[in-house]
Amino acid sequence: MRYWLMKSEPHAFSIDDLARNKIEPWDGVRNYQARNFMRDGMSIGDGILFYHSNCRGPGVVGLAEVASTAYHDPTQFDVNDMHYDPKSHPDAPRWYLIDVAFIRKLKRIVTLAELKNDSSLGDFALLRRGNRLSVLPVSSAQWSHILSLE
DNA sequence: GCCAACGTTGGC
DNA sequence: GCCAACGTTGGC
Repeated sequence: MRYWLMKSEPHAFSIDDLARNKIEPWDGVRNYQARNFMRDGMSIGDGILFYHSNCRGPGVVGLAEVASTAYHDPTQFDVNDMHYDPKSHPDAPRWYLIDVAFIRKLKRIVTLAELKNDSSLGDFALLRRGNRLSVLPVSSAQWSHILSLE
């Protein structure tokens, strides 16, 4: 079992939206590294830290899990979708997604600010300089430590 | 709203 | 293959 962190802008899709929907196809990822984590790294049942980005008080707000293996992101072929990719063709799809299932909200937000000041996290992808990945790996030690903070 | 950091595009 | 221009991310 592996662990991941997935970012979402709460004004677009928040942890409360996931709590309501229960399960959500994580479409719209258009970054190769993030795609590769979903397509090649994730397995059903892997743990996900749900992170709110680009908002006031960014941080980890909930837990989810990987609920499917990777499959083709249908929005890449939808000309009316904002994530439409004219360079991707159905015989060789470029973009993949997985389904994300809600587990629970954290008791409180574990903020980016406190993670930044936490020396016991070690080399955490979220905290690397200039990090912009929307899907990134978390070690089991980091996972346990972050959950101990809530 | 600002802006640093990064990925992608496309001319050459 | 190089690299400048551009668009996006995301904290502040």
